[in-house]
Amino acid sequence: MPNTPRPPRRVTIPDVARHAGVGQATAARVLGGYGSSSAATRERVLAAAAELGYSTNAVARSMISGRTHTLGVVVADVENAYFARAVRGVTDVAAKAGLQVVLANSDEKGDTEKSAVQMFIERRVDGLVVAPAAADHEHLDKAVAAGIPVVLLDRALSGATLDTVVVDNRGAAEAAVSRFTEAGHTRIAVVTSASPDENATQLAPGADIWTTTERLTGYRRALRAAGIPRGAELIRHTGYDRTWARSAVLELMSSPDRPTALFTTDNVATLGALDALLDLGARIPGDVSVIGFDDAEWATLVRPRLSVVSQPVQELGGLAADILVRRINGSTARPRRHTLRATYVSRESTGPVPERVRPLRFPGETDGPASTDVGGRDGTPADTPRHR
Amino acid sequence: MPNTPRPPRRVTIPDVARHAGVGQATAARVLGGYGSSSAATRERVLAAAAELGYSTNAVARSMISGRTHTLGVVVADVENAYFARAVRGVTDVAAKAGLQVVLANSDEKGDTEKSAVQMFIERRVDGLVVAPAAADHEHLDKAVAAGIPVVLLDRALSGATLDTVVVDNRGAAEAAVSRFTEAGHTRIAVVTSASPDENATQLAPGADIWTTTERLTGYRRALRAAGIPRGAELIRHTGYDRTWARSAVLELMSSPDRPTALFTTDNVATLGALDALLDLGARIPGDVSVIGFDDAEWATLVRPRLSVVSQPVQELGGLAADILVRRINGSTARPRRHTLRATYVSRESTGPVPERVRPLRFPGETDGPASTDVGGRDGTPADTPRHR
DNA sequence: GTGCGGTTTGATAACGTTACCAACGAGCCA
DNA sequence: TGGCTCGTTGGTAACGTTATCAAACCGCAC
Repeated sequence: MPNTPRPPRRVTIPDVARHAGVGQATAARVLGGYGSSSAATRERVLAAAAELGYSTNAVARSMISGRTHTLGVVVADVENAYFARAVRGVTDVAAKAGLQVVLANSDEKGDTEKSAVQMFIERRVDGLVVAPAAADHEHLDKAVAAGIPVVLLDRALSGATLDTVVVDNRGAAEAAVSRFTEAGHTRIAVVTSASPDENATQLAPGADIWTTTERLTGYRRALRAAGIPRGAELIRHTGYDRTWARSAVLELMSSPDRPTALFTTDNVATLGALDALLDLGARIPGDVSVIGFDDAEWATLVRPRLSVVSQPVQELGGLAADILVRRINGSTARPRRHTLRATYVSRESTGPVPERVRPLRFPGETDGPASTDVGGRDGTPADTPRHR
Repeated sequence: MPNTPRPPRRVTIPDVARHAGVGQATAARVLGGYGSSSAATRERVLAAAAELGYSTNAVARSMISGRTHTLGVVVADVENAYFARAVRGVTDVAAKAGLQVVLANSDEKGDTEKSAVQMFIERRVDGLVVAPAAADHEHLDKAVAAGIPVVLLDRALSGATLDTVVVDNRGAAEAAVSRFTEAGHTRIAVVTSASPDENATQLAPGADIWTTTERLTGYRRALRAAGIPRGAELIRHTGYDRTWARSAVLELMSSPDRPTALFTTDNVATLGALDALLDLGARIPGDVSVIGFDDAEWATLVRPRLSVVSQPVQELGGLAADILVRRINGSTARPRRHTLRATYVSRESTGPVPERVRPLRFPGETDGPASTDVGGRDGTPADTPRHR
């Protein structure tokens, strides 16, 4: 690194002590708020400190105390509303406990996550919240071995004995899809943002994003419970891009026996799916019933308002931070999984099976990875937000 | 703090040195990657380090180097999509420069911001990005005096000689509203999320959120340029809550000479306004033309797609981080304001002045701070996101 | 065998705080 | 007066790294 000038020398405890005419240790006790000191000296020291403009050096303090009063947080992407909320939840609880939060984005890349965790270990954070993207947990175990408690957020990791804070993804998905089956739907499609690992039935957590797998399992269960045969499963895996989900839905809806109900397992998929349905002029729920995962701020903006599975995202983050605070304070309870409830929020996007299949207005092209402009709009967002 | 056990002792350089049979200084040079050392000893030390599981103590390093490789970021609320994006922009550039980001939310409270900045000073962050909520800048000057460069994000602060990264709010707002006037609109309303400081014409930055004031000024200019009299200004200040904006729009639209065009100066206002218009069954742009500020992910989801003023939010954050990196590396350039361009994105929510005033379907109540349920929906989001 | 550049090496002193401990004085009781 | 306790005080040793500097070493020319 060329030319990195050191910051200017700052006022230290010895300076204040000299100026106050007391010993270093005394000044240190007053300024550090520990030990005992007489009211008189306390006043003298404080006055000297104010006069000189002293401010504690937290680095030096951390050096000796071994505590940095810092939490490391690794999420896929703060820009994603889900993680933003979770981070907020962590930050609020952390702040109350006098901890600050260092943020790192993994972009779903295991290597990025690992190097972030490594940095956090070196920085001696007091605790770590991770929404794991990496399939293994060696790096996390290393952190634990180094005395840093780790809490997994949003996703579990098989084989790891770590505190984990998740929602009942499987149950929530099953409950949601059951609404469809109870209303008589049999052609129920699901659109999910994940890599297309088709044999995810195996439920190999860590092999893919855990939540997705769980939600798919819930979907499958609901179908099975309704006596719908395996062959009737309509699953579309799309990448972490809204336009992919859009294409997937356009393709699904162009089928002669198109689905009458649609379940999307994350924000991005929901966004793309709705985009497609609206362009097709599909009536919701007249032509298709829709349930999305996660209660985005726009879920109540679209008409009809979207029925969703709502997660207590902020609480999830808060709980994670809470567990860390407890562990930092010495709790040695056995790590366990905390499963919060995700609730189904009924709005207006679900209804009975349509009596007949109404033709939709298809634009020129109907499928393929690249979406075609439907015309009329000359502005599209420059950046497409990532998954969930 | 009761019962806060210290973390376990970790492997240090002396440990590695002993194990490798070399002097501390030598081991330190190898592990720290500075000074010179023979290939043989380097190998020995590295092997010993690996064997013992040594990892650098960044705190100790910071202690002596005076650098923490950390950036402090204070925004109003990460949960807000705008700030989330900005933070992402900061984080990305910071990461490339080997810096980590510590996050703090001010919730638009000056005191919260100040204590966060104070903590950052004590922690000896290398730089500070602040979206100021406090009207004064004493605390920021203190940071600068302590050798910590500060960059203001999103909002300027009068009288502060600090690097500032903003968009041309006034110009962008004026350009947007001009679309309305050019199309012949004369009854143009603006809904803004800010405290109702009516004489904001004075342009006292810091007295309120700067961006809002600027955008209102742009609105006023556009009206004036079109020869629309002062008295025809239709400004509604609402709190940082979507339902407030909704009520404001319901009230606006219930007027006999209701507006034919609507400009919202932030995300939350846009969300509330659209909610109201949709409930009223208002045709967009048939009955009202709408332009919003900030290109939210749902702007292209609603039909018609929403025309907006789009800010390069991520670049804003990136630029802020970039400036900091430069200053950390010794740049002493005079602090200046960097104004990025916000662009108008034309979609389908704007049109000509309607020929006649079509009656709207009003629900029972039309105004008042508390919004009434329009019925039919049994689920509303538990949390209403905050401003912008 | 001696002298001389250069690299490599290792003691030791920072950095600014807290932890530890011995010393001091006041107050009290025997 | 001696002895004890207790609040207060200040010197000094940590913490784990980097910075400094002198000593040791090497090869090579004289």
